[in-house]
Amino acid sequence: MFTNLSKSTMTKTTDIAHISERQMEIIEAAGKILSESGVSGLTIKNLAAEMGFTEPALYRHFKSKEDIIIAMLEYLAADIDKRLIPITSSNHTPEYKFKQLFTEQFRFFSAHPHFAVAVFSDGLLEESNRINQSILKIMATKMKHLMPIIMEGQQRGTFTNEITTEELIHVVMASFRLQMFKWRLAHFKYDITRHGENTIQSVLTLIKSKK
Amino acid sequence: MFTNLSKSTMTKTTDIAHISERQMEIIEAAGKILSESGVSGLTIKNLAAEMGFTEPALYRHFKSKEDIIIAMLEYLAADIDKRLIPITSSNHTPEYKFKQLFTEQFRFFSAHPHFAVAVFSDGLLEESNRINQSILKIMATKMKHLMPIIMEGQQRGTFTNEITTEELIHVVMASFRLQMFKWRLAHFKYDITRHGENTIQSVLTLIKSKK
DNA sequence: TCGAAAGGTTAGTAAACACTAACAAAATTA
DNA sequence: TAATTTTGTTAGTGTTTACTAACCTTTCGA
Repeated sequence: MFTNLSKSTMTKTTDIAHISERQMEIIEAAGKILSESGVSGLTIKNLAAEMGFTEPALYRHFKSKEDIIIAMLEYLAADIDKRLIPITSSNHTPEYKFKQLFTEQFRFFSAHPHFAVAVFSDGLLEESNRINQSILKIMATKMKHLMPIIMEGQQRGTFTNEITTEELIHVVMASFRLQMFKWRLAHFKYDITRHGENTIQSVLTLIKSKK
Repeated sequence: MFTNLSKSTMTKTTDIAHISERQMEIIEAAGKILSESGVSGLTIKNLAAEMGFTEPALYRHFKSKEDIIIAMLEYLAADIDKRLIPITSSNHTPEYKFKQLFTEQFRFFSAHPHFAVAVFSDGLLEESNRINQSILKIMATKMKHLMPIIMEGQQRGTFTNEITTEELIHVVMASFRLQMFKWRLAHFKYDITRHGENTIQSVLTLIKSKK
């Protein structure tokens, strides 16, 4: 046990920097509940049951329910960032990178459908301001990667210059979001990677420069 | 007092066909709460306070909270339909009708921002299956009006034929939804009709046929 | 005018919620 | 091995939730 010298002030929030194995298990259990029962199903009781132990045990690993959700969102944001960096920083054409960016995302959510509920559900949005910020951070992360691809495409004349970069991004992100929303409504029944590829192709056709 | 001959079986749901003045007041109060505090703020207690009377009084007008929400959504669906019919069935060009369709919607939500929370919040989605159906009904209503406009535009060669009608509709609806989502995130602070016009124009530019 | 229906009230229900205090066993470390 | 930290338990907290029973007053039609 070491003396708490730096950092100090004993922040009320759970430390997010390093997530323990148990914390990761809890985050995954929370995700499973989210995908099966939605935001309203994500209660401490259900979460403890999913983990196979009692409710107070959860509080050995997280200070509050809010902290569990935020840890999940922060992890998600970091993971998405990590996955998209190699794509964005590659040397391929904007069109290729564009396709890859979304293929990767669809693949990710296909493997972890519960995260789709977390990010695209504004049910979470109103829970607290901190959660709000975390969700916005995820959206910002995606934009961070999408923006340079779109801009480069416009400069090269691959993507249309008839509308601004912001407007292009809006349409692209919107199409992705609605796709995820529909998938969720269908309870993740169909293959999102297949449907996703289709949407990517359509959107790409639309935003390509008119000869 | 008349004998309950037809219809019968005393359905557990509140009659939706004719909404009383008081019921309409309650629906509006519910909308106000939704826009100010979101789905989680919509409690019987808050609703009663907003109406200026006690909680049990609400149950004189609706059987349950679920019924209040559904009445609100049904009213909204009917209202949207009523507003869009004259636009769809007019004799103008697809492009003009397209613009009008969305201008009308932005104008409507600008005047009733609470409904934006109701329709574009999947927080409501998981509350119950009946509510789910009502929200899907609203989406279907919009599609019902948008579809023929897009199709006519494609046949006339105004809108692109490079992607299918369904895909075009997806992109268009998605852009609208995201626009509303952003507006809500901003707590309805900016003028949605102005921003909306801009988005409409961008989307229109994108989906127009390449010469 | 009077009887009943409509629309409020006060007081209370059970259930679900996030969370805590106190204790016990297991794992780790000196 | 003995002390200590970690991680679980049982039992319970107060608050909030949608909703109800019983009663009272106003409105209104026969």
